[in-house]
Amino acid sequence: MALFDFDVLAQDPNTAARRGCFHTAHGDIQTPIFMPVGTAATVKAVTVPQLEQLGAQIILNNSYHLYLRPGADVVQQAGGLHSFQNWRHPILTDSGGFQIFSLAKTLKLDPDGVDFTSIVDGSHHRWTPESNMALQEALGADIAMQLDQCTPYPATKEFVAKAVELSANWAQRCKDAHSRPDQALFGIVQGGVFLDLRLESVERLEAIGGFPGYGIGGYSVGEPHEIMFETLGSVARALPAHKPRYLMGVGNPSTLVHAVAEGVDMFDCVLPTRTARMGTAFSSTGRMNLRNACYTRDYGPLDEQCSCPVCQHYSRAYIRHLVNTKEILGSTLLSLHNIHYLLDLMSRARAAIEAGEYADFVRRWDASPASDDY
RNA sequence: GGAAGUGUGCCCGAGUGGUUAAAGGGGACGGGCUGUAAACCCGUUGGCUAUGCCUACCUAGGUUCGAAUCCUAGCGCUUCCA
Repeated sequence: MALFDFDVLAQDPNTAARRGCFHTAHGDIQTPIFMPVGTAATVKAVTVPQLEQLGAQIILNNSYHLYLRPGADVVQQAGGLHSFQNWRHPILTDSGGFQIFSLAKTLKLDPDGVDFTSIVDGSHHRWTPESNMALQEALGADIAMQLDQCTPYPATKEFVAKAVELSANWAQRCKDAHSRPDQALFGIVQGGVFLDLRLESVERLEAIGGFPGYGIGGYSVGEPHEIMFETLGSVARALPAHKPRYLMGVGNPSTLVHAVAEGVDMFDCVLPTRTARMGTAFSSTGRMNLRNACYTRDYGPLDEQCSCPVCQHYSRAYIRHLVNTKEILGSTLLSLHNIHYLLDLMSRARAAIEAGEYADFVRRWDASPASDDY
């Protein structure tokens, strides 16, 4: 088990789901896995010991936001992201490719790089694939993502084709520039909803010698989920079987369950933590908006079937009160619960794959009230 | 006892003759959130037999084509003077 090896420990007989283990310098990642997002070197409203108690294996940080504040030098001088935020387990940094999509109004893209003005103070900056690799190496995560262009939906095929071309070129340049041996660099598949572009994107990444893992980007950007599943399975199957596949930005419970069946291994999403801060809880009976008046005197736990620390000690009525009065503890408790929900969902998925019963797992999921949340 | 001021929808509060069922907040209620510019954003918030009608800006009268807005009286509250 060498660094960055991906061991496929079990392959489900009836679906493309597989149970894997990815080796990093800060420990192994058991897949399928959900990775909580901690954009600014913090999973918002949650402490590291709390994350560890939940059993989080790996978290995400964001290069763009950390570059702006506090700056890579501050993180580097602290000894890298692990010691800076006191998270001694694996970390993945996103390149900032998503910000090329989400902050498009403040960014200007060209074949060589991207110009942008800081959302913090308006100052001017320029990134290239090379500078982005230097940035991510300075931050020191276990997994770095290539700089890419995430396309929106809807988008014309011409536009997406250009993004595929750009992302492929940048994949090459990132790979050439990347040198840190204890950090894995993942390439990213783009291509929007167009299967031929998706497959071309995969080929381009393979043509330059491949990567220790692959992001599948440009999904969950507004398209109906059925549209994503029309191509997701083909994209996953086109990728090397012995490398982890990371569906970027997806955190809807039902989507996770089905994407695992298509052979996806890793997920990240702000959904559990953002919706938590806004008052929404995932549960075995579907999403629950704790602001709703019906929970005012509901003294039961968020989810009867949940084993998380929050459900052991706090009631819906209490959490509704916290949310309603904008007490910060409400954000914390709901974040803990929602993270636990997805971690536990993936844990059960891993067990089902090991047992060779993932198809049945999906069937049971689809029949459950929790699956209503598409 | 005298003087001045004030009374607006669940609450605070704008409005001092006509596009006012009444600005703006707050609260309440509901919706959204997918590689985080998000402890955020959006909507609803008098009633109804609903492309219209009724009731509404303390109460009762009055002026006016028209009043939450002007006048008179009453009631309540606030401040100041005795």
